[in-house]
Amino acid sequence: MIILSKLADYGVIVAAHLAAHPDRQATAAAIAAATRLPPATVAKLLKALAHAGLVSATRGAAGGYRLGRLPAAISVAEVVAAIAGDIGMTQCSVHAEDCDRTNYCPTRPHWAAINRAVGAALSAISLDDMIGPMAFAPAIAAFAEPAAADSRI
Amino acid sequence: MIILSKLADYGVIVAAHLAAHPDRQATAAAIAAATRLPPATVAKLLKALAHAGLVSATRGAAGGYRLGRLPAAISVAEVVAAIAGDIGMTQCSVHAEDCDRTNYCPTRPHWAAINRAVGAALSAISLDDMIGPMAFAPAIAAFAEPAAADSRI
DNA sequence: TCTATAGCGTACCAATCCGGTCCGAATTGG
DNA sequence: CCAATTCGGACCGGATTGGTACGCTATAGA
Repeated sequence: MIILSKLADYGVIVAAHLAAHPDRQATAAAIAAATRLPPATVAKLLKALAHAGLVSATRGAAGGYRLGRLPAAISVAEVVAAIAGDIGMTQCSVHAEDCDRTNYCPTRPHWAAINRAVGAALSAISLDDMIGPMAFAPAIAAFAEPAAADSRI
Repeated sequence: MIILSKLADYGVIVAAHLAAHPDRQATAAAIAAATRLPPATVAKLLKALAHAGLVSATRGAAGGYRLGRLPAAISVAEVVAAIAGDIGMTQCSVHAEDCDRTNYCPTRPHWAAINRAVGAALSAISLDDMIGPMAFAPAIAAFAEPAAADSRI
């Protein structure tokens, strides 16, 4: 199973690229060239990010995109949410209303807890963290080591 | 964004149901009735779980399914992987070979770390945990609280 | 003022995946 | 040995997603 959709993945790459060059204003085409992603798709992603207020766009000649905030102030969770919608492990985590088994399903509350954990993890990682060397929010690092456990991740 | 596919979600519900009645042998139809899930879908899920060796099936009259191991020895990660394939945040986490930008993409190694974290979390949760009251592997609990952060999870 | 540039919005096509159905194989009980 | 039951595998339609194209609007510079 792939957790992030391709689009969300690309979105983070694009946002990270902008974060790496906070001074410059970049056009969609330039970003596409730099990241080797399809130009049309990059344009679409930037629209979504602009819609969410994460990047600001200026139109016209010499226009382009730039980050709306400092790279350290934008979390990966926000970027993903801007493109793929709200984050939730299960259907009922996001749209609880169209789950008709909330009453007797014993797994619900547990999923909710897992949701919070994953969400907190993604929220704790900023774009700054994504472009630098491995120096995460301690949370992730601490979380990653203990249970190597089974299952091929 | 919904992280688990509906199928994977249902799979965990089915597995949890089996875990709740480890003594009995249950037919696909019986499980479907108990969980209020579509019978055809439950049958399909059980096939996948059987294929992965998580449940053992006996055919013929008086046949049915039963867990292959003790509920405490089966992790949620395994159930999900059996149905939805290997777990990975991004495409390249699972199929690194068809990502042609491994060299210059700065986000790769970070995703790998996040992968390990999420994978470890799901691997630390057993079916036993999913059917009982909230008493998780400490990891999750500790991980869930610190950063309430932003973003609607 | 005119033209080139660049983002904005929408609509559209293609591919994949999800969810479900159907029929065949195995096993048990009479 | 037959028939009922239950799993096993192949197949199919529909929905969601990924990706593209086109017309419109806004800005900068000649």
